[in-house]
Amino acid sequence: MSSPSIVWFRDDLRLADHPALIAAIARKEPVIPVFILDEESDGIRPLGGAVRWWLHHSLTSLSEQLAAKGVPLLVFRGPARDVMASLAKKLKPGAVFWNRRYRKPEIAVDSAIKDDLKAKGIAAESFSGTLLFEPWTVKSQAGTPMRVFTPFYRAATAPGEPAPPAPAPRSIPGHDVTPKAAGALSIDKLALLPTKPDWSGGMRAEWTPGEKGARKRLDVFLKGGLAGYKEGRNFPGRPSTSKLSPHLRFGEISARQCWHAAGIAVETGQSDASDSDLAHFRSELGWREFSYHLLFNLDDIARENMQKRFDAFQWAKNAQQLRAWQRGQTGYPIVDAGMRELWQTGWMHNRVRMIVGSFLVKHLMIDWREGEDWFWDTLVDADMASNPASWQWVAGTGADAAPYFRVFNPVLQGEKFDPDGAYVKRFVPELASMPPKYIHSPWTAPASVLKEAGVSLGFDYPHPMVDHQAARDRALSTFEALKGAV
DNA sequence: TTTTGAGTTGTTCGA
DNA sequence: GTCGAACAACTCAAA
Repeated sequence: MSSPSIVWFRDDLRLADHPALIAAIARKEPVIPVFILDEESDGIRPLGGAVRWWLHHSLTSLSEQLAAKGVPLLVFRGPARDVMASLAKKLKPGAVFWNRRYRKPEIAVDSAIKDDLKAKGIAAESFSGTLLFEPWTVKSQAGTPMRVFTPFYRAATAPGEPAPPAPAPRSIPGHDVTPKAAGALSIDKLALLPTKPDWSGGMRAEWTPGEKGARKRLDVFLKGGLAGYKEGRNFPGRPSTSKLSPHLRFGEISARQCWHAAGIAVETGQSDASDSDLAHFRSELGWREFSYHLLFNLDDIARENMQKRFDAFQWAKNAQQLRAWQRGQTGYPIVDAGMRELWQTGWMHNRVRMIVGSFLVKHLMIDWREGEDWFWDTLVDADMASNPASWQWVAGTGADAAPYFRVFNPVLQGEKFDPDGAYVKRFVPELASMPPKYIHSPWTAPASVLKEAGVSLGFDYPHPMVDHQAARDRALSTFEALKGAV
């Protein structure tokens, strides 16, 4: 009589470097891979639209990989604790393994399930599959969680390199459970894809969800983008960023794999990236770690200001301005290009995220949570750690945040980091014929230039919705009032 | 316990 | 056009 091992897949939709899967295989009993779409447990945040689209394709990819190895994926929907209780009854597993999550409500669900299983005599164990450094292992000398990135990163990396990734298993002990017998659903039944309307065309063109697509994206980056990464990553018109974020979000590739593959590419000369390029790429992984560190150690980083003095701050309520920002109709080309890139492709270049974030919070003085919500719904890489932590950073409400007087000037940022306007032209086609000199501030162009470019301001493309200087002054004087407040 | 040094990503102003 | 200073203290982390 066999006692199968359930591997509960969550944000780790891959076969390589998957500690829970490795542990299950080591038991030498049939392995039953399971996925549960849980949008009902206490405190669980429903997934955004773009992430649901990605999840559908990523699950499909994982399901095909597993089926090819003779271990079909079983898919369920509902509160994870109930689903797991029912599986324990039906499948009589000897063990249930998973890789950890780090947000409090998810931890509570996982702990309750662990207790349930152990009470039934079923082994339950969790592993480190998502992060380079488990959050509780990085502490100040006083034993407290770190709140500033640089000391955090120094302390995290001081003991040495993160653990090396494990290879994908050659084979997995098969199971003979039919989806029907287990009460499992087809992936289609999860209804993750958009229907009316189907807005996913731009995403299909841009992305290949799944472990294979993730590995390919990493290889392309290591061959091309890593050399010169330190500088190139600032220019949204260049293909210099890794674009690994959604793959990391779903764990189609692990941070350990990225960290080590980059090191190997440099050592072996596959990439002629400098030490500093490599260090910068790795420190971006470090920022992801830091966000998870904050997620783990603080209460609700998606809703609560890390700096409590912002709790009394009066954010502007302006649905019309919020909508103009969301739709890329602010009249500032670099902002609009970013918001439209997001809408079309489900992703936005990192520097442009800072520019549009600063614009929402400082120029419009709209609550950072509105921006976080919008990104949550539209980004394919939206996760529970990086998205809120980065919004709090740009808003100045974070523990280790940009100072209030740092207000990005959308014209200067455009001129500096998109000097030829290639990025703006790609996503704001109505400005495609504007000369570079005026493309980031079309309202300053002489009438003849506008006419030549076929742009009639207020008709083809909006006037700036706010004046930069006035908005900056307002932000500085308003935020200044918070000085010294607790 | 106290002191010291430092903190992702910027902008503006005046010399 | 270029360059350095001011913008504001405050908190964190380590010595």
